[in-house]
Amino acid sequence: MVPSEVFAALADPTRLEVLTRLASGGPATATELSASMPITRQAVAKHLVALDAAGLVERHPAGREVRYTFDPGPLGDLVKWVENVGDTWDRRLERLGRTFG
Amino acid sequence: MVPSEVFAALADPTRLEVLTRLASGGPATATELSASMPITRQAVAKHLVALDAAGLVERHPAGREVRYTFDPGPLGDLVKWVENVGDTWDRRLERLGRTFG
DNA sequence: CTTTCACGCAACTGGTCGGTTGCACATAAC
DNA sequence: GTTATGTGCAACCGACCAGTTGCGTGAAAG
Repeated sequence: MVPSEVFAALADPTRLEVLTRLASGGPATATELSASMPITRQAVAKHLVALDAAGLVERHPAGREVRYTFDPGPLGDLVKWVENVGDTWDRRLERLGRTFG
Repeated sequence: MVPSEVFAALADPTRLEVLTRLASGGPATATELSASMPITRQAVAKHLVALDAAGLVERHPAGREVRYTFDPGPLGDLVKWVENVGDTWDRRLERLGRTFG
């Protein structure tokens, strides 16, 4: 897996805000989201493209509007990666403890 | 907490590589790390500054060299944030299930 | 004391990114 | 059919970022 892509998708505060709004406030369109945010609809749309590319969001076209849904999948992969790094770190510490303890 | 800073620190593949090397290979200096990487020592040093600012790494100056250590702390905060988002999402789904189920 | 080596700082460059404006297109409403 | 509304696409701009080179400094080695 290449977690840096997901990390990059979550790195921008505005994009993180968009994602949390979808997660806590439910599905919404770019226009709806931009209405209560200090940026343009196109800016929100770009963020949604990035989130969609990272798999954190699902597109649901309906008529002339596109509704977006939060997808927690990649976040699970992220946690797995973090836990893996933590485990190798713990094993390092344990190995050092066995050598010098 | 502002997790976007930690996410930003992990967003770059090279910086992620530096961090995982410290986590799995143990403490090292910028010069040592750059020796087995396709970039300059200064580039590695910049990444270490960024990782230090995010709290993911500890500086240990010793004589004329500076040895860096992996610090898993912020990763724990990250997991907590992810689990929090996941929980609000689950509560949303459960609330919808109670309304329409 | 002289030399060597590790580091930090500063300047520069190419590329990417977040955001904007403007426009064209398609769908819905009247 | 005409008007209004929601999207997408393209161009542009300023800022930031990863990486480089060059130089100065300070500690260790000889």
